[in-house]
Amino acid sequence: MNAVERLVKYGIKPSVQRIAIMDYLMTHRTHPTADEVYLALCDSIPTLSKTTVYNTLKLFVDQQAALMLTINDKNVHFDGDTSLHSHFFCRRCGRVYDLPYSGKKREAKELQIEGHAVEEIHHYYKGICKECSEKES
Amino acid sequence: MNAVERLVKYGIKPSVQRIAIMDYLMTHRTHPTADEVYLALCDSIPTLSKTTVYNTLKLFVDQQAALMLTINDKNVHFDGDTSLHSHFFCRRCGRVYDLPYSGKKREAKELQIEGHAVEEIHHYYKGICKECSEKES
DNA sequence: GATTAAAATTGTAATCATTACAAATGTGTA
DNA sequence: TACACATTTGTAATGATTACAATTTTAATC
Repeated sequence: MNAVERLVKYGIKPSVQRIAIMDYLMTHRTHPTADEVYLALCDSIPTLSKTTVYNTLKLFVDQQAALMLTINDKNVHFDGDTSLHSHFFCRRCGRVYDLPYSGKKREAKELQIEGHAVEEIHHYYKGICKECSEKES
Repeated sequence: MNAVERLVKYGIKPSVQRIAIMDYLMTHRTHPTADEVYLALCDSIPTLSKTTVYNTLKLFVDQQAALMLTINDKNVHFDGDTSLHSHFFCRRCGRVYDLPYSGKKREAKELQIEGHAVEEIHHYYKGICKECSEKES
């Protein structure tokens, strides 16, 4: 599935900017921040505004075409992969890694927990990533 | 265990401000923001500075005497309960609820995952809480 | 193709949680 | 008391994000 198809699938009208941002999310599995998306695209779309990037990413999240990761208190990360999975956040380099989901599958499927209506499930680890650990020694 | 004992346990020298903030965290299981802690205490400690609240909460987190919850992109919440448990964040009222931990116990105990050194585990749900759901109907 | 209303994008100026920093105060010890 | 160090305070930045109004684009209709 390409970026346009994915936009349409989630009820988002494609535009040059939206296609570029969705394509970036789909081809870069780095969980970028809004700023990183902007910096990556502003060369190929010179008129691109940072506001558009913020608005567009918010639109994707609202339409459930992307996930907003509040894994870091400094800035928000975005994930084009909306399937259920876990993350690892390295507090040294700031990178976000994908991991298979490590919650219980049963709970993952429940829409209610103790009477609360569940819309999203987030599971992540924090620490020092493999690469940073190895660099140290 | 009272606030002073808990501070000492985590290697934090007690002071009027630190005791008050730790006591607030221990007696109010509401996962307050720094601002909420400040507002709650500035009457009883009129000289209290917001900077002190931020610094002190950061100190608690660094010493692992409290948890920093980045469950919400607007502001950070703090939790005086550092035992392994999950949270539910209501996107309507902004409240944070405690839930029993719903990850796998085995993974919870592992210090390494795919080569990454794990220091913290976070698991939370987002949605509409029971109270807000009932208010609607 | 021209017209036009709605949707999307843009740039600039706020907002506001958080942090930096330097001055002031408090604490413990000789 | 005097001194060194830790803690607290107030003010001024910082910086990610948002508000908003102006501009541009899109798509439908004539």
